[in-house]
Amino acid sequence: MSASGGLMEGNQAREDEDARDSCCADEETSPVVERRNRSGIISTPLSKSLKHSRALSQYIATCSAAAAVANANANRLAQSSLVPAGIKSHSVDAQHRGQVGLTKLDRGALVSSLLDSPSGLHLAQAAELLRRASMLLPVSDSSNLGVGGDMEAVSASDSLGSVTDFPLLSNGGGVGGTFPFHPGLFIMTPAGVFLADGALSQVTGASEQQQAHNEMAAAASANAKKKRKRCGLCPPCRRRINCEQCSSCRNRKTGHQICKFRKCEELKKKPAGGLEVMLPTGAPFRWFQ
DNA sequence: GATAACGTTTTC
DNA sequence: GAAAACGTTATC
Ligand SMILES: [Zn+2]
Ligand SMILES: [Zn+2]
Repeated sequence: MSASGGLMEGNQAREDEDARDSCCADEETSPVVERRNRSGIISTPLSKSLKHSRALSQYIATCSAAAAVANANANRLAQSSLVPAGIKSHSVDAQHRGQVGLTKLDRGALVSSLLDSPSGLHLAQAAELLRRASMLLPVSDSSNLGVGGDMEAVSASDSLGSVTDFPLLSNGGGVGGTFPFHPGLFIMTPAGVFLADGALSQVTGASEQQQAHNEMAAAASANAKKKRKRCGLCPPCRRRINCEQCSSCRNRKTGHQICKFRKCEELKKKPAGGLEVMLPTGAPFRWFQ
């Protein structure tokens, strides 16, 4: 546990700091003193930024690498007039230069995001869950999961723990829940897990269904309680500069939100994330009603 | 305890 | 439905 410690939001930027410092030690040529917090995020003090928020062009000139990034930022700003809706990586090479390889936190965030999916359930975990489910139920042919050729079955990870990792399936452990769905009814794709047509009507009993729903709701809510972490890889995540102009920056005191240009793309998506179970209709399946 | 920022509720 | 405000968690 301690090995993967230090996963604070912002550590990522800390290591970049070295690379950046080497290229721009004299960044205080700017009249306004840059304030970098210990994470390396550049942001002026709230009061200062409120008094006279600098034009983006002003903190563009701080450093070559940062300048490149900020330049793209400025361009984008100019185009979108502070609406970060369409963030695209025009500045790939600029970011590449500013960021030599993955930093510690990038990797940490990546690993973290792999272990902790946005939905709280990892794909591998889901796969394992389904696999175990297939063990519990008499399945004629579970190898195919009942999908066509273009669907991709996800191999289960063997690094997962015992059945206790899946309280929903531990029929001997006291919980007593039984997985309510035939594993073949699940369609697993890289985009998410889908529930095959008629799956809901094949559940054995109403009370069991209710119980299973309760169990799932409990597990889901327990997982959903956890705060998601930024991916650390998307362009906004890689940005280290608070624009100080967006509403989140200006309103930091009460808003408690990260700069809109730094908001992780993954976190922008709704928490259900990649493991949303979909009904054939396309509507999301509700674990609890 | 300070700070950053995600999640939820409230407001518009 | 989007933005603001608030509550809360996570890290140092
Ligand atoms: Zn901002
Ligand atoms: Zn991200």
